[in-house]
Parts: sequence; C-alpha cells; structure tokens
Amino acid sequence: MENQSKNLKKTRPDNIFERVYEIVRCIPPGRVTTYGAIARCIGSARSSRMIGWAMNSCHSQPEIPAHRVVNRNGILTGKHHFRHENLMQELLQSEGIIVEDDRVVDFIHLFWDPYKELI
DNA sequence: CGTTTGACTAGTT
DNA sequence: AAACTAGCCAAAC
Repeated sequence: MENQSKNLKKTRPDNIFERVYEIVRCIPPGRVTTYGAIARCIGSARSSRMIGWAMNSCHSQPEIPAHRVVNRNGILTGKHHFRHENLMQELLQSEGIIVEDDRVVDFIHLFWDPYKELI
C-alpha cells in the first residue's frame, strides 16, 4: 500500500515527462520540433531544459523519436546522447532530412509545431 | 539538504 | 555580433 505508492512514485515518470513523450511520439517522420515548442505546448514555456531531461530518461520508453527534437536553430544539440554520435543524424537522414554541420537544413520548413498541430 | 548541472531559450548588454 | 543574464525545474552530488 504505502510501499506500493512509494514504488509507484519512483517508477512513474512525472506527468510532465509523459506529456513530453506523448508529444514527441506525435512528431511525424521527416519533421522536427524544438525543446521550446514542446515546453510551450505542455504549458511551461520556459522549462525547455526539462525537455532535455525527459529525453535523457526516454530510453526507458521505447518508440520515442528523440532524434526529431532539436534546438531552436535546428542544431542537433542532443546528438551526443545517442548510442553513437552519428545515430541522430543518420536517423534524420533516413527520414529524408538533410543534416549539414549538425544542423537541419531547411529547418524552418521542416519545423512541426505541436502547439498548432496538437491543440 | 544546499549546490551544481543540463539534449534550452529569450532577452539584454 | 558575441557574451552575458535570468528563468525554469528535476536529478545528481
């Protein structure tokens, strides 16, 4: 009972994290979004750093296309957290996204706004 | 239990 | 234009 809820609390990712995962899962292949956009979508616009933390824990949750989340300039800031340094870029390129110098080419047009699309 | 850190961003100097 | 600041908040130390 008490122990269980304790365990649950430890096991259960915070709601914010689940919300983040939900949004990230909704990013269509071949599109990207930003930490800030997700943060805005879950209602705390200035908590973009938490999105990064959420991604850090997302390996426990399969089916999270974390490679489609880049920073506001379309730069692959999170690439070092993948199994291999180039995995993020390879995944993006396998979806038709051109990556040059760790930056998503034509990022502005590939940007997928969860706030608009997931209202 | 206070401090530091971080896959960020927007604003100011 | 580059550097600095502040806000945010959960883990790690």
